[in-house]
Amino acid sequence: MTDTQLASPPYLASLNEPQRDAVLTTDGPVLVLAGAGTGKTAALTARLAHLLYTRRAWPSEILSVTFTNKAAREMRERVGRLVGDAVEGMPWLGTFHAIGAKMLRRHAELVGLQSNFTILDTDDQLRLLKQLIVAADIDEKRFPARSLAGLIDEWKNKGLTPREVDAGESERYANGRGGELYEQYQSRLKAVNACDFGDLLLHVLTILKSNREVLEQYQQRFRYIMVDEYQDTNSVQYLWLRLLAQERRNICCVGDDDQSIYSWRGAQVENILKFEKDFPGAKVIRLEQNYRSTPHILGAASGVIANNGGRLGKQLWTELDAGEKVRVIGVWDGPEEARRVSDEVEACQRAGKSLDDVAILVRAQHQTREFEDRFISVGLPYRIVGGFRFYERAEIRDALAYLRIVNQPADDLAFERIVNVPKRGLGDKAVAKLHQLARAEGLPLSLAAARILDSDELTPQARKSLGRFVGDVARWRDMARDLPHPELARQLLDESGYTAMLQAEKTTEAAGRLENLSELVRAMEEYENLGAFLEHVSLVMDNEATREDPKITIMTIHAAKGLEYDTVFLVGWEEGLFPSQRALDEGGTRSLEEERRLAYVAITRARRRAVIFHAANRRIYGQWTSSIPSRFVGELPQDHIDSKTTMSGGESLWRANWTERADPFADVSRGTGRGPGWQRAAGTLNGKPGGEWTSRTFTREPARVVESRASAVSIGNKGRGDLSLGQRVFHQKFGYGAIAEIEGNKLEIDFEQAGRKRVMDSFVTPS
DNA sequence: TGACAGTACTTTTTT
DNA sequence: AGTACTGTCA
Repeated sequence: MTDTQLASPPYLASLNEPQRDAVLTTDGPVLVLAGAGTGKTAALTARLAHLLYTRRAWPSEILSVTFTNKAAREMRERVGRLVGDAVEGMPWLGTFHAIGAKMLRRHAELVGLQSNFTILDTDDQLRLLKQLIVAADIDEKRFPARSLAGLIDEWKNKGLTPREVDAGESERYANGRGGELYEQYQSRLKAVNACDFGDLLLHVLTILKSNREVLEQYQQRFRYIMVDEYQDTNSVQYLWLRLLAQERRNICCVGDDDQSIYSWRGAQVENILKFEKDFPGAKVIRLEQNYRSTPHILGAASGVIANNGGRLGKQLWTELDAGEKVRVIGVWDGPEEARRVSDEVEACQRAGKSLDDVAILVRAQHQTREFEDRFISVGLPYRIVGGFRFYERAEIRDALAYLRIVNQPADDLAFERIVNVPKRGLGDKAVAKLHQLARAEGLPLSLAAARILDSDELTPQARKSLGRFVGDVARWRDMARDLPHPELARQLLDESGYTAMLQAEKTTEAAGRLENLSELVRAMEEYENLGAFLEHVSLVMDNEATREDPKITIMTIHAAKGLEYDTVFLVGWEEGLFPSQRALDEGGTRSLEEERRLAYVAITRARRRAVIFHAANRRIYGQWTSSIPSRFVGELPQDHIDSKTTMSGGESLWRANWTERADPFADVSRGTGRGPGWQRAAGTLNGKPGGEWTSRTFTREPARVVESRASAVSIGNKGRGDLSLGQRVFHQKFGYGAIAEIEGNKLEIDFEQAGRKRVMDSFVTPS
């Protein structure tokens, strides 16, 4: 029986011809080129429903990937509406990273991790890299950790493991030491049983490439694969998909080459451009009927994007009424721009529109300020999207670090983060000691901490304090076994003194932090266990703006992708700002075209009305600069726009400038004198060059590990071979002395100055 | 260890 | 201009 013979199922009813085609072409490779506002998600979800409805696959046999959590969530909801509970059984619907994490947890041991590995965020990543850089005796001012992080990320996005980074690539950091550091970084990650975001994909790729059975297992399982926003895929993602799809070749990718705006993050537009080559016989379906915007808006957007080369090409059309033309308004300066926009917003409001239907789109985050100021002074409610996300806040990360160290003792980064928060008198020196011991013995910090207590290495105060901390952690681990995890979190925050620390601050800010913490605890209730919660938080948790009263939205164009508003204000369309100076300086045509796609995305967010602003003067980095209208303004087709200027002299003032496509004024030069080093080493490690990081995994369960803390003789410690009774040794703090007793790796030493002390053998050198 | 002054920097951002 | 970070001082 063929599909057409089936009574038309409900999900097909509202689809147009090409959409239907996309839904019904279930087998073989399919590329759906979906222009902005053409009902891409509707088609995608209907296709999913169709696969289930016609019993072509079980929910667990469909892999469908998106980029953002928002997209995944929306997909899940919409599919749920079509197929009901079946969506519950879709374990493989999610973001690339979430699915990667899921796979990786199943096969962690194949890349030297345990399945309860921690997922590090950029902050942890940076701290770890700094330590390595300091240890490698590299000047962090000349070679900032940030650039290394960027490079490693880039390599991972390309699917390169440390061994695959060639000399040329390696050369890009610290005179060719990039590769070496990458390798060290990876082995450190393994040692602390952690991975970063890039690893979630790269490790899985490695596993699939080197384990035939695993690969075949997944190739068998995934009867159908669907990918959203295919134009945003990077190389690892591409390679990953290709491996999985190779066998059955039932892959359907949806995307729009004109909306590729993430190349700076490793996305390869080429992936979508070469789809037909990768999957011969692929069917290409174009969705060109736009349901969102008026003809004038589409015309304006199409006119701009037509200036790009190498497009797959689509012709958007709509059945909607013409509506009003796109307005282009030239103003004197930034403040006037903000004023005009707020006037217009008020006019919308008076006309009875909801502020939820209005958005201001900016190129760069700092542009939001001007509007914020203005809206505050006129009392218009607004919301700024972006900026800090929930789990990026310091207090949330601290709380998570506490939970992490309870969950996973090898998590050194978590340990370091909170060992002295709140202040316990365990400063740099104490932590440096810990590091030294941990490194010498190949132990995680939390275990080294337990060990060091048996010695006189630390000052009595520090020792007492650390002892309490270690005891606390051990107790929390015990509690973790039978206490519900939200309750555990509550107690932990209390007993650690974290709550008290914030309460003592008595600022509104601290109050907000406490608020955030209780929100965190509340959120925990929705998860089965601590592990599940931690995974969620590092992978999924975002700042879902809680829907309250209607507010006008201010955000970057990037953040607006995928969204739509009745009225959209596009501000700051000036050379140097949009397109950005950076895009003009470097990157040539490629980045200019990406800026143009950004313009295309921006315009197509509007349903009914788009207003573009450009100012003649703007303060940039504190400096007043005069600017000329963006070349994109000049690219707007005359038929679809209404231009005016609020300045005397009229727009002829500008026209002379911007009709010359070139940018004679583009060098409104502000020195970019970009030099290395604005971030310094904050390493807590007293860096000895060439210190080998011991790579080791810890398979013991959490509770056991720290309980060894009180024992007089630490378990299984072999002393070093090079020390003997009576030998003269040197200790950094206590000076010279003679060994009086040896007990495992602990020594009793009669120091010449300090008297008899108990020290760890890793702190002394034969003299 | 905390407050203060001097400095270097400044696109977009997910996971 | 604003900020994030570093170094310096008591």
